[in-house]
Amino acid sequence: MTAAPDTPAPLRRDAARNRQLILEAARAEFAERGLEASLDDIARRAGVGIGTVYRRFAGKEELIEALFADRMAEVVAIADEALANPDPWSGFVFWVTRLAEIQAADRGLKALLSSTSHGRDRFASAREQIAPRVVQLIARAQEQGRLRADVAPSDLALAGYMLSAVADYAGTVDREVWRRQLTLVLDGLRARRSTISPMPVPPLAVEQLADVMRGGA
Amino acid sequence: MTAAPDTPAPLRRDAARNRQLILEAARAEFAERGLEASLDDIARRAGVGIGTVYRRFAGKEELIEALFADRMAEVVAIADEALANPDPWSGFVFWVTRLAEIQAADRGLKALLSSTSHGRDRFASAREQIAPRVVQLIARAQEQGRLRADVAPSDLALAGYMLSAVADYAGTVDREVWRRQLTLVLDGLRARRSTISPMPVPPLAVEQLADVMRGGA
DNA sequence: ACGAACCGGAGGTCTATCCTCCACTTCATG
DNA sequence: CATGAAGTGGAGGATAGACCTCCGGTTCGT
Repeated sequence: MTAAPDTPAPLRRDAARNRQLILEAARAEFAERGLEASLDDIARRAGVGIGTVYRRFAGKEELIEALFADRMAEVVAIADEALANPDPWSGFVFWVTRLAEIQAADRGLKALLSSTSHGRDRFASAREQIAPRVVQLIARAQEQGRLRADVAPSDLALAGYMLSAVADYAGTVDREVWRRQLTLVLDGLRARRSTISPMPVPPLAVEQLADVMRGGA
Repeated sequence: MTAAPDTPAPLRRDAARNRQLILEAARAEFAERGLEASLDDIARRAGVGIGTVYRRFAGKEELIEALFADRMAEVVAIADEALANPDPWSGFVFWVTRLAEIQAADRGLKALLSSTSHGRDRFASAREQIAPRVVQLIARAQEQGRLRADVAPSDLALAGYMLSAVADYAGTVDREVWRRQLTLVLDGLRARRSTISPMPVPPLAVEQLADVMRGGA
């Protein structure tokens, strides 16, 4: 009677620790291998039995929701941060860059951001918050005259997707090469320019490219 | 004794027809769904039993080889055609565009071009022919001064991959949107420019983007 | 007409997933 | 410390999908 009406009984200490281990393992596994990472692998990585995972989370769906709720909020926050930048073009570049970084670092989050069919749309609201902010970011930068006038919001979504696709593809060999493609795309997005932006990282050597191709997909 | 030493006996007419049906179905299936399309599906699409497929081809591997040998040769030919263009920049643009077109139209070919792990490398030689031609295409366009000097061959490979990734992603909703991203990338690859290149196709509407995202991945 | 070639597709084998179940262990409390 | 509720691990059931084999029956070509 002292407890709040529906506070679930607190977890036993070992259970709480295991729950944490599971979340950490899941985060790592989803980041590396995407949302189709198996619960068995997650359990193994956490050093825990599969039964333990199912005792804590109804299923994969619930685990994903528990993990990614705040990550999606983080993306919304990044859009806000971009809009807070007084220089429209800088804000725009910040957004595109940060978004690509986030997706490059986490295949699971990438899937959640570019697909509607996971997580029963516990995440729909986050996506709905992001969209208008991106529209604004684009409009501002176009009014300023630095962003080419013929790009639509959907173009930016596709550009983000494509950058994270390279990150996935080459990520095992070089975690950062995708930044070169980003540089290319950003230079393509400028309304006009007389020079090129410097490349932030060295290119893949042919040898490394062969390694990437050995890696499948 | 009249036959050549190792000419395999000619196929019966029905068998020859079925072989053709299988090849056509396989081409379509691999193009739409990539190399992991199942032989069962291919058989069904060809209107033929699975047993018939296995009577003609030892397995998936052999089917892939039979299908894609000339397609890979075609890609080599495109590189040659690009090199034959007297204007280096035009040749370069031609190559990037045609390559993206080909990969956008055929997921199987895309996989073969960007991965080493399929087909036991019956295709290694084709890839080995392509590489030096691309190096040349890049070098020529850089010497001419129209292609930015800081792009490496591997950057182009990654750019091709990433364009075909958008094509895959959005292809079910709009077969041609990827051309907008191509325009962006090409404008980013120019050494300098004062204007933008016109977009070849209209952008995806927000509604359409939602459809794309509904489609998974 | 007749035998060789060919056919379909049921079903065997594998692999990989999600998830259940329960005998056993560990924790927290009186 | 004793006790029982909470927690644990992992074998294994259920399902799914892929590859491929086999063979009774059909069709072609001579």
